[in-house]
Amino acid sequence: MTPADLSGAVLAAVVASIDAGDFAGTPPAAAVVERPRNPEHGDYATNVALRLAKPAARSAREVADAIAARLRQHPGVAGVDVAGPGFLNITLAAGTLGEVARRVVEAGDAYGHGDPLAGQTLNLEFVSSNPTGPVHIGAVRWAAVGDALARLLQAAGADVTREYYFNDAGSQIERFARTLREVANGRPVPEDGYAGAYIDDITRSVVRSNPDVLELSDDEQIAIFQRDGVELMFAEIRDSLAEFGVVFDVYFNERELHSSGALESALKRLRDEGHTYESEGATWLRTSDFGDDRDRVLVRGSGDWTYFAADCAYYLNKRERGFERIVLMLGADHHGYVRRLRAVACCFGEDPDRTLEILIGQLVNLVKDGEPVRMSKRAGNVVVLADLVDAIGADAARYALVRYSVEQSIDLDLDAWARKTNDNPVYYVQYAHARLASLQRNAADLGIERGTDPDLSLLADAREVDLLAALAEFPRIVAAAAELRAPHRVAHYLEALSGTYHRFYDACRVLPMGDERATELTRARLWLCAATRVVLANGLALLGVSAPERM
RNA sequence: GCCCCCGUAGCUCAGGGGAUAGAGCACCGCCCUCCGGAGGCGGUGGCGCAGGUUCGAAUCCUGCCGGGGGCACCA
Repeated sequence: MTPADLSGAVLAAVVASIDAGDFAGTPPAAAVVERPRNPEHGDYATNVALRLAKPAARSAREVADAIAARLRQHPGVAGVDVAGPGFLNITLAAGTLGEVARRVVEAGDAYGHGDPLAGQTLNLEFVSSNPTGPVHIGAVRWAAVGDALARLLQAAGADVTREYYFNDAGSQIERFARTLREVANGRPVPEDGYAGAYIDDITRSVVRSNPDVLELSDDEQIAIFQRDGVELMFAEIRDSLAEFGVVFDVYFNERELHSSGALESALKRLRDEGHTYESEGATWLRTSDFGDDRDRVLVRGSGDWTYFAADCAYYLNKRERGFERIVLMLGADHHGYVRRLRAVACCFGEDPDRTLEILIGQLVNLVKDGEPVRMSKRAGNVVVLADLVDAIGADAARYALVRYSVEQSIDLDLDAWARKTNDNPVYYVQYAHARLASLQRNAADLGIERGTDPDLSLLADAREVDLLAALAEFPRIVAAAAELRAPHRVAHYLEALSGTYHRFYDACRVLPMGDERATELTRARLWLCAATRVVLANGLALLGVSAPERM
């Protein structure tokens, strides 16, 4: 019996009670059983009676008594107590949870995956860093979280596309190109230009592949620096993300919106719907009709499109590509976008609650030697993705960025995350996995196999039951993390699971000592260890962190 | 002024309306005859304040206080 089976049994007892007229009501869609904190409250507890009491106009304890009487008949259930305001505390027969180990091992890589979000087509856009510089630390948080979220949503059965919006049009690109040209000509970086060592590298590289570039006219130079500089920058961004383990399905060029006429057709549609107006020589979108605090310019007085106009066209483009749900991940400094983008969806006649989801992530500060690492884009000492990976490694970087709720602004202590000790959570989890891998090697050396027909009912020690119960929680953790867009829940689960495993391992000897022989219990425990390893590996995989065999 | 996020143990953070609010670190005291001590066991210690909704609130609502971020015909 697994917790899911137990949940089904509770529901069946509820239905039977209602059918028999014990109390009136309609059964819930599912009966949630949870592991109570306090072991005196049984192996599992449920609050169904508390929820059914009010509509039934009965006391919760009466309802609970009726359900308990039926649930006690269920095989595998050793006892049911009604406690507190009306909780049902369920004690399982010894060894019933052992079955979990088999299900986990047999499911393997697929364990934890399910289909609660099956049929949903999602477009996840994240990072979308401008090709005017390397990926900076703020965007790195989304690289880690966005990719983990994509993995989680896929594990929950959704159809996910990872997308990177590549701003290769607009004034920031011109400033970038002008910076390169000035530097190439030995002149200082313009007032509104870009600084940083990477500018020199890119400039040299462009000049190397275009030896005659400095002989051309200013405008021709700009064109070359823009084309090749952006190309090089883009390659660097893509490479550094790939090294971080983040690969996008679609790199979408803003330029495409301009060249395809998407901007014009989006504007036409907005105009036809009556949401635009002309004022002070510019074309505006009346976003304030839909909750924005002011209207927004689509076409400037100069006749140029705004970035916002491209946003509108891009939204439409994604919808036209068949995505039911558009998920955007933005830094807290862009939270002002939420209202205007929701308004855009409204202007197109859509319901943003259904089609658009904007996740806001708070800022990341780096701490080194107890001091905040100050960053300045102007001074060019911005900490970039590659620096972070160099400092603490890709695994620690990804784990550190994904371990905290995105609603929390975080201070990343580079020294702590570089440490290879147990105050570094990523090592704590990876160590547990490596220890299990080592155990399996040792078992193989001893010629012990876990076999195909273990007696898993032998797994009845309190530590074994704790571990089995923890393993059984994993699918629920994955589903919840996906639905709540909260990958950090997986990290916290893995840390707790590692602790539960270490406690089991400390209390329960797995391999035979000295010249003892392997027993049925040895084999059952090897199944439990194999299952634990599967869950640790699957959980780390969802976060994009490696599960090492040795450390 | 308006908007968003946060306020939980000395520190960093969990906690989808449920029972006695958890973890790691730090601190104190323990555990190595054998599976990885990167481990385990025990102890100290907390929901910013005030109302409200509820059988039940750290969680939902309102106000206040404190911290961070944002309010362009920039991107």
